[in-house]
Amino acid sequence: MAKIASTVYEQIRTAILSGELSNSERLVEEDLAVSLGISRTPVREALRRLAAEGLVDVSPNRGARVAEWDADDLREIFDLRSILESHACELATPRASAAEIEFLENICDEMEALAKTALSSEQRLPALAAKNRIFHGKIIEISNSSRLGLLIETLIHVPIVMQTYKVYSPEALERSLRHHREIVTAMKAGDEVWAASVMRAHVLAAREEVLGQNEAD
Amino acid sequence: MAKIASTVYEQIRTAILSGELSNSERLVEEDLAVSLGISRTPVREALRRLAAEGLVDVSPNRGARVAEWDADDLREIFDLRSILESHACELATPRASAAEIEFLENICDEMEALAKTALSSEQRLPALAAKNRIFHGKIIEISNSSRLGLLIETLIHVPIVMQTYKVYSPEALERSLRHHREIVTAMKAGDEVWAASVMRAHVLAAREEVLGQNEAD
DNA sequence: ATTCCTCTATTTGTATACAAAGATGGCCTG
DNA sequence: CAGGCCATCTTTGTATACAAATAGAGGAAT
Repeated sequence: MAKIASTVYEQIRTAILSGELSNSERLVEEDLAVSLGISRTPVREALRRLAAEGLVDVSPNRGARVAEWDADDLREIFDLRSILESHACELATPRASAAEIEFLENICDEMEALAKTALSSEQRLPALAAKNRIFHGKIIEISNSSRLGLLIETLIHVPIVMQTYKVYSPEALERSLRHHREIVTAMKAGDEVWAASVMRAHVLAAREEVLGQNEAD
Repeated sequence: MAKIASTVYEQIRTAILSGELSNSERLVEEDLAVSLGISRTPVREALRRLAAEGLVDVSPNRGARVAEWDADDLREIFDLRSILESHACELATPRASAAEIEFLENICDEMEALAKTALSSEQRLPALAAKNRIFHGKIIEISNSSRLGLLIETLIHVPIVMQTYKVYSPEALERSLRHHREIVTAMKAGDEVWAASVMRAHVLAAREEVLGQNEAD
């Protein structure tokens, strides 16, 4: 158990992303420390790290709170994601090997199979969301731009983005899967403009789903 | 003097960006602490913060070093900058007020005047670089997308990017200033596609200048 | 009753002490 | 003499102690 700070970082991060820690909830160093049975030092380090990633807001001498996002933030995030992820597609298309294309096709197969099962939403949505992340992550990996990956990662470090699929209508889900399939087809054809365009549409469509749902709250 | 950690963060950051701390130089917490007359705690916090921004690399139990960048990193950084800053232009164009356009025009005037002075390079280049940052920063500000600003900021937190003008040839400098002027003209005309395109060209041109210079080393 | 002030309690910021992990150098063995 | 192993020394990671700042409650003045 090398680094307590990393462990507690993961714990708090997971708690925030899963929604376990509610919006703008205060994060008192001492409380977190005693509840985890450690000292304030690693807790503090974890909180500063989360702050750097934008998951918590910290004000001087006033401590840390879970960050909050409004509709404008979400609009901005999906807007930037649409640009960066489509760029990733553009970079990835000429680089993708046959094996990588096959990997992406397999994920498409698996997601489509999952979507058709009789499982309840509570069961299949987390699985779909996980595979979705793998799909997008793989394209970024193929793009071979580490900084691009980091930028996108900081953008999706937001609860509602991580849980996009939870708010999807059946039609939106189906469209999303068709987008994935089309992206792979375009990449296979070596057409980076096509691939990038579909990816952009894919993310912008997600934005509308999420925003529509959010405003209905 | 509210927060020592912030102060030392600024100091180390400035030292790195100015090139005062050389490449992959080791940053020992204790040494920094005694040389600044403080304890390790705020030094540690500053180093972690710099690590989050990518200015230093820290390995577990092995401490922090000044980060290093190769030609591929620079290519990636300017590539992403070209996308993000042109997007900022696109967003800013329909939002820019007459006063903001005038502000940008004034910077163009000032930079052109600076370029024409008989001052030595050592004197006018820092001034040009500063005004250049203000120009780009203003457009990002007008774009009104805080996250976009943050993403771009993390990208340009790199010594060589901050010092781009130092490697410019006279022709490149003149082209750069013409780009600025054209960007403002396009924004004034309300043509966001034009503005974004010039900005993209502007950053990609800078990339070639910097990379060419760097490979000559 | 409301507003402002002060005092206290809570919480963050910094320093110091201690524990654990890595690096270094010398010594022993082959 | 070369190579590997052990001891030691340096450096990082965590805990605790103390100082400074803020928030909140309660009381006094208007």
